[in-house]
Amino acid sequence: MARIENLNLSQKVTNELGQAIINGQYNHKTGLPSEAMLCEEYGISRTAVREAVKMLSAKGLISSRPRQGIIIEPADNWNLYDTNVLKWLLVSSPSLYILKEFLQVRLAIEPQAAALAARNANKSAIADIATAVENMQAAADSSDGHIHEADLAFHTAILYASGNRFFIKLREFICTALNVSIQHTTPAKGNKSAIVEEHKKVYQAILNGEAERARNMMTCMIDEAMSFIEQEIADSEAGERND
Amino acid sequence: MARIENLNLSQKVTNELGQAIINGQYNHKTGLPSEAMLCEEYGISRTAVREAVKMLSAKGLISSRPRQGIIIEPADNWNLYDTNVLKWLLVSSPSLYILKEFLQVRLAIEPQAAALAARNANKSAIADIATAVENMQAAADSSDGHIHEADLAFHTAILYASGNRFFIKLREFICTALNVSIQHTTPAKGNKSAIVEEHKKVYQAILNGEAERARNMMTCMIDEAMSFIEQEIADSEAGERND
DNA sequence: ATAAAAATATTATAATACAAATAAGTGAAT
DNA sequence: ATTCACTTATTTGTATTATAATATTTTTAT
Repeated sequence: MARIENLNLSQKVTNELGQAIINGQYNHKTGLPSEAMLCEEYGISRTAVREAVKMLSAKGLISSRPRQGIIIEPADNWNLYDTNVLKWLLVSSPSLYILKEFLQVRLAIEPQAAALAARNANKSAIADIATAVENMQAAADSSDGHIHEADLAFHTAILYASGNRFFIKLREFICTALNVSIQHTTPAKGNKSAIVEEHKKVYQAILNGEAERARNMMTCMIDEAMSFIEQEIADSEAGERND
Repeated sequence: MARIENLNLSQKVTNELGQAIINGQYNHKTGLPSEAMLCEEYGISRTAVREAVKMLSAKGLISSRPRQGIIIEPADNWNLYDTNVLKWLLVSSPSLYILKEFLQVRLAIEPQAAALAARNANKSAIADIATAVENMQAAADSSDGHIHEADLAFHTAILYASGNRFFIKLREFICTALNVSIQHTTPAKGNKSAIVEEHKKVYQAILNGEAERARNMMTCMIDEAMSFIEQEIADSEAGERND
């Protein structure tokens, strides 16, 4: 949806309502105000309101029927793999727990993608992975290195190299997960080159067509992040008990 | 979106256009006809057309800007995890290859979900898995048994038992995959009880809290389906060469 | 030939009107 | 008193028209 300023009216309303719904401001019992009331509330035409309603229902957040009004769908029906829905969810509850759930998904997907990449990847896809690794190395070597960007590119490139459309489609999801986790796992500077080494191992395995090794290396990498998060969760829970 | 007959006008148009886009009837170069032309084409008001356009753009298929018209987004941006998009994709290209891609995702997700279920599942979630297994058994014992439904319930219950929202959300995806695969893998009747046994093993592992075993059993089950599909693909490719 | 200005096509937003669906209330028949 | 049919009111669904905003194309002026 691009930058917020560039959004048109119905998109802005979609954002606000979507956020409010996921915040729990409106729930299954209350439903949403009627179209007429939303018009008043936002001071806009029914056209704009309806278009927002349609977009939200396309994302599984709501549904609407005559005389019944606008209903909030149960959370199970929300399209969590929609970028916007994901953002709204993260803004609402930016907790360590959701980060753990993210990592569980990554732990399922990425090793499998790496294995597929080792078996199927064409040269151009492998070249993209190589480039990402090189950029990571360069960032690690320079003092002002922002390794993050290249890291994202690395994981994205592997999803592409898997050749599986459903994996490829998860790139936004993975990127979101990485962007959130970066806030929690700012690693000590000394670690940087160790991180690059790990990524290189995955790359090497893919290059050599060693599917199982690629899978294992990737599992290892993500599992480290997981153990880091679990430690943080343990710490924060211990802290809460001391309040 | 419920039954087709129950859909309102804008939803029907959404379906038709979505299907057409994914069919490749409109591509990135051509774009979509202007709103005005779509009105004529379908003989409906601009209101309805615009609402359809909004829903499709919410699913990542298109975007629209003044004077520029309606643009088809590159396929990478389509929300493949949206139920409708998935349906449109399957109708367009119901091939063995997509079934294989489905299975690759299941092979990533479900073993992980089973492992999590073994660690985290509460009693009610485990009871749901047990019920599903019992129903499978009953269906296998009776001659007119339709085991399929209970099979779906089993896999869904495990996703729920994982406690991970992102896994739970994949239930539609998994169900779709299973529904498609059932058309290809109608098993010999003698196999039924063997299949139930495999499912029971997964259940037992979860019940006992044996995460690794649950993961392995699930991997095994899905991998069997995969080998079946790969065989079919090999056969069909051999057949094509003989034409 | 280039830059500025005007015309043009298309979506964006608003306002209004009526149709369709459905939940809730009303009243009659049993 | 209960049930059934009927009426009513409310809310979304669809259509129409008008105007604004935006970006492309054409024209005009220098």
